[in-house]
Amino acid sequence: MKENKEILFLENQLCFPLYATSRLTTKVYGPYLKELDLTYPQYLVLMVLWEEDGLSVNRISKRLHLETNTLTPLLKRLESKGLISRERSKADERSVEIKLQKAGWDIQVKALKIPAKIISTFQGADISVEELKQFQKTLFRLLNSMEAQMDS
Amino acid sequence: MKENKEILFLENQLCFPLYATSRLTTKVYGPYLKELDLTYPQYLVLMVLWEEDGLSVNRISKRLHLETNTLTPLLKRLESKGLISRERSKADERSVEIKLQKAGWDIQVKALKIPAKIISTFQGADISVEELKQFQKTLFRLLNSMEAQMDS
DNA sequence: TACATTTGCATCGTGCACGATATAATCGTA
DNA sequence: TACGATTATATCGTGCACGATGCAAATGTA
Repeated sequence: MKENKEILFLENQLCFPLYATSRLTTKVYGPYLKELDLTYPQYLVLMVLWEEDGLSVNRISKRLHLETNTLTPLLKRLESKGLISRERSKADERSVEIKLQKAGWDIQVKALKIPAKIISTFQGADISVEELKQFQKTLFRLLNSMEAQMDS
Repeated sequence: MKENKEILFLENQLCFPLYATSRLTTKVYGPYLKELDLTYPQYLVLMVLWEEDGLSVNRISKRLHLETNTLTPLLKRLESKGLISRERSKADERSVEIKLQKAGWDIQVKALKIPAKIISTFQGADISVEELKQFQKTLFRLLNSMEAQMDS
């Protein structure tokens, strides 16, 4: 019973800080992304494409855990900015292939400079690389666990 | 230089999973909160009020790190559901005091049963209480560090 | 007491985020 | 080869989330 309360306490102190920390990190990215006229989700989509170009909407959706109804308008905005192209696959007319345009590749150079600037935000926290590694490990475990839960 | 790359790598693997995990946890709450006709942010506001009733919009804003322009419409929805009341402070006409109504207190009994259900989601991850505690500790450190950064 | 500044809340516009639903293309199978 | 089920994307409606801005009450100061 005492064990239970302990877990309950942890749970209460876990979901909210996750939510708050996530929003704050996006906020920290804000000014740097604004210079590139990008939002954080748009930046994530580009990161995925820089890693592997020509993905379908569905593949991007799986990678970022975002629904297609979130991605469709976001991708249209990236298209209107001239960063990507959206084209129906010839092999499967249902599928839409997303391809980086020249402007989309060009922006990568500037975008790659952002992480170094973000790091300074974490430096004040006095957190060692080792601690962050363990944190990341647990974070991915939670993420994987929940993914599995959602799929079932 | 090698050290730098390591940190860069960590950074890339930190912000995105935070963002994804946060959204997934909210999703896990979804069905339970739907039974109470609440959203996750609305649930958070009620949690704050259950801890301390009669707070101003500003105090709730500080507590949840949400801007007042996010809270105002959210609080109006809670008001229209009859869960809270919004009233201008007599001491300071600028301030709006948020007070729980009977229905707002009544819902607490049901809401307190949710955490136990959420825990089952984490159980599959094979994560010890000790690991979660350390995770929480780092999470709060990151959160505090960024708060301090934002204020300055 | 005047009045510039600050504070607390609200309005507006944009962009996620997602559940519910629609639609067309493809697949599986009788 | 029909045709029901599945798949990929898109549309619609609601609710955050926040930057920019507005406004009235309160505060500080000459």
